[in-house]
Amino acid sequence: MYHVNRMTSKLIEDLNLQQQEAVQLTKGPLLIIAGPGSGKTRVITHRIAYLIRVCGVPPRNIAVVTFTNKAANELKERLHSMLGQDSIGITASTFHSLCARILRHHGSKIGLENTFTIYDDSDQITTIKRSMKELGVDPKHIAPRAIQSAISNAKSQLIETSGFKCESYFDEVVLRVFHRYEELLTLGSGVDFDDLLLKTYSLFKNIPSVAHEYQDRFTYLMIDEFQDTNIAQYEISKQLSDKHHNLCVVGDPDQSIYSWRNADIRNILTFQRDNPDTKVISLEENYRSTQTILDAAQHIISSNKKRIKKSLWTNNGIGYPITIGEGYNENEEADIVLKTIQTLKQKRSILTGQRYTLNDIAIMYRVNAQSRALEDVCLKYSIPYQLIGGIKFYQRQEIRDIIGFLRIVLNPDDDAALSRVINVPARGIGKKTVTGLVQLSMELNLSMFSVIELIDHDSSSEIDAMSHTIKIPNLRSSRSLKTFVEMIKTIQVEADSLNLAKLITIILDRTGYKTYILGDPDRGLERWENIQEFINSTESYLDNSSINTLSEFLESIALVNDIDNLQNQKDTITLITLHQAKGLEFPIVFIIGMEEGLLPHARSMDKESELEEERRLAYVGITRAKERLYLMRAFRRGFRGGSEPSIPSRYLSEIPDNLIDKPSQSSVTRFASTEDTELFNNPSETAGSLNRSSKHRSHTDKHTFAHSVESPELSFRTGDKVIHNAFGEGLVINCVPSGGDFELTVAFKVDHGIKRLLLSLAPIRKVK
DNA sequence: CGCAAGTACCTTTTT
DNA sequence: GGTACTTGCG
Repeated sequence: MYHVNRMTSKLIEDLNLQQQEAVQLTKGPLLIIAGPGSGKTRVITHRIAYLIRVCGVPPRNIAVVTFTNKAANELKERLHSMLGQDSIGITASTFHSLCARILRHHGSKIGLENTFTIYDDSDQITTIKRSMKELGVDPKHIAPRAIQSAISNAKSQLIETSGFKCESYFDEVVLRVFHRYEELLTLGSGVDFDDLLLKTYSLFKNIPSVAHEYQDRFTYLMIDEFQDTNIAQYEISKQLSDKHHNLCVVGDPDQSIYSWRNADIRNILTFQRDNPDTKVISLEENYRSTQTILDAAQHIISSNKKRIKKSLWTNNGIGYPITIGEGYNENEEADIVLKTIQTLKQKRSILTGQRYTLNDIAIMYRVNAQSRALEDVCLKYSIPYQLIGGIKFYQRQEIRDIIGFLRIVLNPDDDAALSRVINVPARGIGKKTVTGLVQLSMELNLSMFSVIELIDHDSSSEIDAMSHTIKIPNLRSSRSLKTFVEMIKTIQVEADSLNLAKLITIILDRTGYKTYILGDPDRGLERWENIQEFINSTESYLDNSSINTLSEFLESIALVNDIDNLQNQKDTITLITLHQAKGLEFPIVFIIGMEEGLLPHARSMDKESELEEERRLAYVGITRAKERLYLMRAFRRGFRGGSEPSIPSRYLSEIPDNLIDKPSQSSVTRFASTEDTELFNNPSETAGSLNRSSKHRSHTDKHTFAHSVESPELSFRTGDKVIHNAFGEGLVINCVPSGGDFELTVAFKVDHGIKRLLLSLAPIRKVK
């Protein structure tokens, strides 16, 4: 008993009261509302430690489901350092990985091959396009993406074709495509992301013995980021906890940012309704951010009308004011960010007293495309960066091709993969042949691979007889097809006794892919290096050389995002989308593109609910910052090649003045009056948010932020109108000290663009 | 059939 | 600005 108490107190001594309660309430349904920076992960790890060390629960009976694999891995690491050997056996994974594993074991009971292929986003689109083509649905009339999203929406609510309700013409089209899409998936033993959940749900529902097995396996279940779960995930957690009812869900409605992926925030309410004995604990002390940052975040989020009020507080100091920065366009914006980073490198953290490192810094943005300007400038300033997301490694053509071959080796019926690589490199199987093949496969209800096999041993005339309307590939094409199938079969036979690296090497060789890649004089070498890197990534699968390894490997590729593989080793800044930043924290955060149309995004401006989700996204971004926060915007932003004026985000005006350090007065107005009268076409935001004076500036911190330089000896300031002897009229958009001199950045009218000038040398004078 | 050049549409966010 | 798909020629 003494031992237990001592263990207990050791585990919870450094937790606050709410956290302690959350750790110790192990039985029955528990809802933890965890504000940003409230020590949520600590609660989860300590709770698990408590279950194991104090309650004596065997590790293998505990499961935590997280939102990303990265979160799962971090959790595992932390548990390992806390519990050592005792952490082995704990399940920590995403819903999708967990379901994939369950289906590999038991999928056959609901008619799923255990070699099933997971179709990623682009495979889905390919398959949907194919379905549409077969059904004569014009992709110009109805976007494949729209259909995909409708299907996904249905599936994530556990609605299959049979239960799909049509309320419009569009729905009817969707349903027809949905039917064919499902047939094609079944034919190719493929499952999409939603199927992983849906099929696990039906497995549990239809085969109770399997459900019982997992109910007794995971007697304690925790779900993280519960606000971002969808109906299917909710129902699966219900199924899993239906026997022991020890289900703990952790989330924060204010950080719900995935409704577009069918996450349903109502799950939190449903959870309480379904489990009337739910205990609710709120974690409201923030350990992460300064008072200023937390205040700003709270002011923004409190503009949301549909919201359960909660008030976070912190014992942390006031810290620095939030800096609002403005650039002329996205390049200027990026330039200012990087310049600021260079000065920040000399500064010290409030918390640790240490110099900041690049790892302390993140630049966040709404859309991936925004990273481009940043990357350019990082290169220019030689600042190493880590780009999270964006063009993912596995999305590269050459990598996808090899994955395609691997998928066919594992599952030859995988039509999506087959179509991709059947003629790569060119082997005489052109568009016409493939079309014929697809038609045959439709007619015979066989996978493309099986059809080729048929052509192969029957003479082609027999198939002709079976389906005389179909044009049989000519002899030359048949030979090419046959050769291809034989090649795959040979590789398949060998695959069983090879490790992955060897298998890939053989594929590269036999398929002629190596020659094909290296034959490209422009990008050949680069692509070959990517392939080498890909081969290296199979290293951890070396020891086990069976076909199961291949299946595991492909699964991890399909489910594991790039973000999961990145290491924090090198000293680099982080470029990341706001969505991906969820759950992370950095001492210094820049959020760029604080503009109407970007944050909130133009596509989210029609509906109030979407504007509120965008606001939550801003909230998530801001609450990532521990010490310093910079909110950036540009006056003009590149858009599909061109460039358009933009106005400040409405969310900026929701931050009280006294928390903000602003760029010098009314630069926007001047900018607007000289160049972009269109800025005033939208009257609501401009005046309110940017022209407010900085009179409430209460912080004493000396900022070196480019736009905030206000030295008395400086005769030019941001926003000043100038005349240059050669370039004519322009506007000062930046002014920084530079070796006893000042460097002005001036935007001149149309022909001359942005110029950097040294004050002492430039033939320049102020106007008015 | 293969390749080069041209066009339409585009991405908001990701397991 | 870039890609994915189409067209047209050799």
